[in-house]
Amino acid sequence: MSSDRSDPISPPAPVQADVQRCTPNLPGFTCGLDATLRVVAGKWKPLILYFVAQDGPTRYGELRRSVRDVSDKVLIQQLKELEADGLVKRTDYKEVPPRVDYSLTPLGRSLAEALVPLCTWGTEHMAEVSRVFAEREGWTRRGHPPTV
Amino acid sequence: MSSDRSDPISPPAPVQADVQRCTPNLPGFTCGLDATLRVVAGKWKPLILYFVAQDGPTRYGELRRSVRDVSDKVLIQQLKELEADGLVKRTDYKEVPPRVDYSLTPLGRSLAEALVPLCTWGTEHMAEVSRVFAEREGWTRRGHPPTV
DNA sequence: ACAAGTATGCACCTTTTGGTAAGTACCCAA
DNA sequence: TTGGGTACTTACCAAAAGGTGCATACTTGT
Repeated sequence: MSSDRSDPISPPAPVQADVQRCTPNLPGFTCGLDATLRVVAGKWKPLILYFVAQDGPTRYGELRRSVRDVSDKVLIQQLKELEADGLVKRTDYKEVPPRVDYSLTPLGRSLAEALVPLCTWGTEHMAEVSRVFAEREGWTRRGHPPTV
Repeated sequence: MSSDRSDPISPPAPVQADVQRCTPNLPGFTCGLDATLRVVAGKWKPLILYFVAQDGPTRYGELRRSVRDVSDKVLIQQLKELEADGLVKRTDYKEVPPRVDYSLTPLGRSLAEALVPLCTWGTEHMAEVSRVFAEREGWTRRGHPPTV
C-alpha cells in the first residue's frame, strides 16, 4: 500500500463540467446519446435528414441524385427505417408514373437541428481532419460519400 | 404533358431555412457533416468522447468498465483511431503494473461539445424513440450499449 | 504459490452493412 | 419498337465492424 496514487506527471485535472452528464435510462437505452445514435446510425441517414431538412419535401429520384454514390437498395432501406422511426414522412401521390416524396416530421426536424453543430464542427475543422486522414491511409476507406 | 406539377395534396411547403446549407468541399470530404461522421463513426466513439469529456483523464480500465459491453479489442481499437485522429491523447506513465490514461485534446473537446445537442435530443425524445423501437423488433438488435 | 489486476496484442469467426445487378409495372418521347 | 424515367424489390456477395478467447509481463493481495 506504500504508494498514494498521487502522480508525478499528471496534468492539472481539467475537470470539464461544461459537458453535462447524460440522464440515465428508460427501457431500452442507457442515455440520450445512446438513443440518438441508434436512430441516426446508418451510413447515409444524417445526410438524408440534412438534405430533406434543407430542401423540404423531396422526391425519391431527387434524393437519389443528391446523395451521391448511394445505391437504390440502401437509400430505400434507410428511408424506410427513418420512416419507421418517425423521423420522415413518405407521401405517395398514387400517380401513374409513380410519384413519392419524403419530408421531415417534427421529430425529424428537431433531430436535423441537433445535427447542425456536428456539421459546423466538421466545417471548422475540416482542414485538420483532412490532413490527418491524408497521411494515414490510402484515402477512401471505401468509396466515399455524397455531396450535400 | 397535361399536368403542371402543382400537387393536389402536397403540404404547405414548410421551406425550413433554419438548417444551414453545408459548405462544400476540401480534398477528402464533401461537407462538414461528412467530415465529422468519418471521425465519430464507430459504435463506441461518441460515448468514449463523452465519457472522457466528463471525467477528464481516464484510465483504460476505468473506461472499460464505464462503457459497458465493449470488448477490449474494440475499445483499444477505437481509442487508437481517436488518438490517430487527434481527438484524444494517450498518456503512458511507464509504470510497472501498466498505467495509462486518456484525455481529450482541444479538438476532441470541441467535438464533444458538438455532441451535446444529440445527447439532449435523445434525452428529450427517448420516450418516443423507445416506444417505436419497442413495437418494431425483438429488442436489442444486438447486445445493447453502455451506460453513460 | 496462486488468483487477480494492469494495458494491450493476436488469431479466428460471426454479424452487420452496404453494394451490384437484375427485374417489375407503367408511362412518354423518339 | 426501343429507350428512358419513375419508385421500388429481390437475390446474391464482399467487406467492414465487432466479438471471443488466449497470451504477455509484471505486481500485489491472500
